Amino acid sequence: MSKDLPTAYNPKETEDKIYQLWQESGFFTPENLPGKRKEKFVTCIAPPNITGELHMGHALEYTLQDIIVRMKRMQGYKTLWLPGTDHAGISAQNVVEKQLVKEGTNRHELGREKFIERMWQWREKYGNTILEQFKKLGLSVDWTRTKFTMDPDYQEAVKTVFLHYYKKGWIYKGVRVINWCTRCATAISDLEVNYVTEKGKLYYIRYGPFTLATTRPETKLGDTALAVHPDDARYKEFVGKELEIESVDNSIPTGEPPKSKKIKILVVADGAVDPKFGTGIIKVTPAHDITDAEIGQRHNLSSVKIIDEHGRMNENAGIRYQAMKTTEAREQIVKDLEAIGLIEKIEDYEHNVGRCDRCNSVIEPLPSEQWFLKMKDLTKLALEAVESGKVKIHPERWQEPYKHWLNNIRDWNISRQLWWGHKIPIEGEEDVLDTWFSSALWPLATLGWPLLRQGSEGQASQSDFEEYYPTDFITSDRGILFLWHVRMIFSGMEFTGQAPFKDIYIHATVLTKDGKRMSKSLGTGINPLDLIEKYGTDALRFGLATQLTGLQDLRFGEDLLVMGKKFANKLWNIARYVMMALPEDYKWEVKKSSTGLAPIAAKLDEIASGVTKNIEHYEFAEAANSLYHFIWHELADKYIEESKDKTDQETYDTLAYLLTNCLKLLHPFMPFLTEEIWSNLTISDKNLLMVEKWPT
RNA sequence: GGGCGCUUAGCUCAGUGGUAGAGCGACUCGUUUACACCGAGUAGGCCGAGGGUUCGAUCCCUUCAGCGCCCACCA
Repeated sequence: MSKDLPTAYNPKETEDKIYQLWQESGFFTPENLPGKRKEKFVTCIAPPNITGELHMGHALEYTLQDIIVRMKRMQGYKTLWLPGTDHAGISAQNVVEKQLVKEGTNRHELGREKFIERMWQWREKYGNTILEQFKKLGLSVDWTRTKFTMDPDYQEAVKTVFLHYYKKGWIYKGVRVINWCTRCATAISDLEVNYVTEKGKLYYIRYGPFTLATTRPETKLGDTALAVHPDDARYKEFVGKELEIESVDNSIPTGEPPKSKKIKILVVADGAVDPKFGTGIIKVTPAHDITDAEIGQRHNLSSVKIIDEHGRMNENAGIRYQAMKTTEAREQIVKDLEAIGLIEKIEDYEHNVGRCDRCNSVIEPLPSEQWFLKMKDLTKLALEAVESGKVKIHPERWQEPYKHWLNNIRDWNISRQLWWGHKIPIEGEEDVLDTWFSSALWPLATLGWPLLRQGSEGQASQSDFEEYYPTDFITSDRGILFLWHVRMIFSGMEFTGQAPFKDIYIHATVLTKDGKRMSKSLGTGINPLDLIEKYGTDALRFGLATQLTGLQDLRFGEDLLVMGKKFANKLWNIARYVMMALPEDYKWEVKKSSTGLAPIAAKLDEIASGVTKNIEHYEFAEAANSLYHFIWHELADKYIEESKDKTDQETYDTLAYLLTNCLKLLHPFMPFLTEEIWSNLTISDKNLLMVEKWPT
C-alpha cells in the first residue's frame, strides 16, 4: 500500500508518464481493446490546420470530445477517435509566403515546384506540432491512424469525388463575378469574405436627369445600365429607353484637365432595386458587383471589366485611369466629375466592406473563369439528412440557420488560384481546389474510402470504411457549420447514402473574460499550454467542463481552473486517506453493487447514472458539478469525517467502493490524476483505468 | 433588413411555476496527522426594465433596453 505518497498531487510528474502508459497499452486503437466489443463508437475530429497552434477553442473542443470517448470506451464500446491535420490551402500558403518575404524572396521567384517543396518541408517541421500537443491534453486518439488531407490515398478520394461530380455534369467551368482577393491573388468563396462596417463616402453623381449615389465612383467606368424598381412610378417612363447623358471623357490623359462626353445608357427595371433607398435608382456595373452581375444577366446587359486581378484599372477604364489602383482612380474620377460639374454632393457614410478572411485585404468582385459545383441536388441531400433526423444538430436551435443557409445557396466556386492544395484533376488545369472540397471528405477519406485500407500490421483485413463508417459524433465551434459540416453531410449522402455522423454538437465559443474574441494578434489569446503548466491538464479539463453549458459564448476565467486544481488535490488526498484507513491486508476488489454498504454508496449509484445521462446529453457542466459536489461535500466532508473512528468491514468496503467508482466517473474529465491514483491501488486483476468498466 | 443567444451575489456562471445556488474573491474563527490547494461559519442579489397569464413568476407570454453573434445583393 502506497502510504508514502506526497501530500499534494503533482501533475508534472504524472502526466507524461501516464500518457506513455496509455500509448504503450495500445488501447487507443480499437482493435486492441480488451474484451469482446460488438458495438462501436466512432467520433470524428475537426482536424486542426497545419498552421495551427493550440488555442482555447481546441482545448475546449477536444476535451469535450475526449470526455465522451473515454466514457464510451469504459462502457465497452469499440471506440475510435482518429487524429489528423488539414493542409489548409490558403492560410498555410500565406504563412509560408510571409516566411519567403522575410527571406527577401517570393513564391514566383521560387517557382511552383520549389514552392510546393517548401510547403511540404514546412508541414514536416511544424505541421504536426499541434498533434503533439494533443498528448498534453490527454486525448485518447488512435495514433496509428493519423491522417493528413494531402496523403496519397486522400488525394485519390478527392480525385474520385471530383470526377464523379464532373461526370454527373455538376461541375462546370464558367466566367462569373466572384470574390477576388487581390493580395492572395485567388478567388475566394462567399463564406471567406468578412463584411466589416467602415467609414467611407457616399458620392451623389448626376446621370442625365437623375442623381444617384454610390460608394465606388470608379466603377462608373464599367456601368452598362441604370436600374429602377419595376413598380416605381417616378421612373416608369424611362424604363427600356436609352438615355444620352453626360459623363467624363476617359480618353484624355491624366495630365490634362478633364472633359465631359456624351454616353448612352439603358434604363432597366429590376426587383433587386430598393425604391425606398436613396433616389431609388442605381447604376449597374455587371463586372464588379455580384448583385449587378445578376441584374445584368437578367437583362442581357454587357459586362465591362475595368479592374484587373491586381486591383488596378485596366485598359477598359480608359487611358486617363488605366493602371491606377482602385482607390487612386476613385480620387481622380471624383476630382474630374467635380470639375465638370457632375458631382452633386458627397456625404460621410458607413457601409460594409468585404475583406479577405485570411489576409484582411479588400475584396474586389470581378469576372473570372472558375470551376463551380452545382449545389441544387447536393443541397437537397444535406437538407434531407437533417430534416429526416439522420443527423441531429445540438443545440437544436442551429437547425434553422443550417436550413436557411442551404435554401439560399449559390453554386460553389471550388477553384482557387493557389499552389498549395489538391490540383484540379483535369489535364492542363493549373488551379487547386478549395480546401473545403477536400475537408468535406474527411469522414470518408480518413477511413480509407474509396480504396480499401492496406492492412497494416494488427489491423483487421476489412477496410476501416466498412468497419467504422458512419461515425457517431462530431463537435465544433459554430463557425464551421456551413463551411464544413454541411459539405461533409452532402458528400457522405451522395457517396454512401449515409450521413457521415449522427450527432453534431455545436459547442460554445471561448471568449476572454471581457467578452472579446480570443486572438493572438489582438493579444487577447490564452495559450492552453501555459494553463496546463500552471494548473495541470486535469484542472484545465475539469475547469473547462464545468463551463460547458451549451451557450453560444463562454467567457473564460481562470477561477475555474483554480477550482479544478484544488479539486484534483482534494481527490488525491481522499485517495491517500482511504489507502491509509484501510487495513494492510484489505482485499481490494472492484465491487459491482452497493448492496450491503452504507447508504452513501447508493447515493453514488444515483450520481453515476446522472453523470452518464448528462454526458450523453452533452450536459458536461452538470456532470462535472454533480461529481464535484458529491466527492467534496458528501464523501469528504461528511462520510469520511464520520468514518474516522469506525473500523468495521462495511465502512472499509464502502470507502473502497466510493473511491474506485469516483475514480471511474471522474476519469473522462481528469484522466491523468485518476489513472495515477488507480495505479497506486493494490487491486488484484486490474487493468488500466481507461479500460475499466464504467459504473452504471 | 432577418434571425439567434445572453442580461441572477464583487467576478465567471448554474438553476427551478411556490423561503434564491456554485466556484473564485471578501470577512470571522480553527496549528483535530488525508488535504491550509483544508475545516466550521458570515456577509453580499427588489434574478436588466415595463406590461400580461397565474392563487403565486427569476422561471411562461409580450414589449423595451443593453451586450454579443450569425445570415443578407442596401447601391
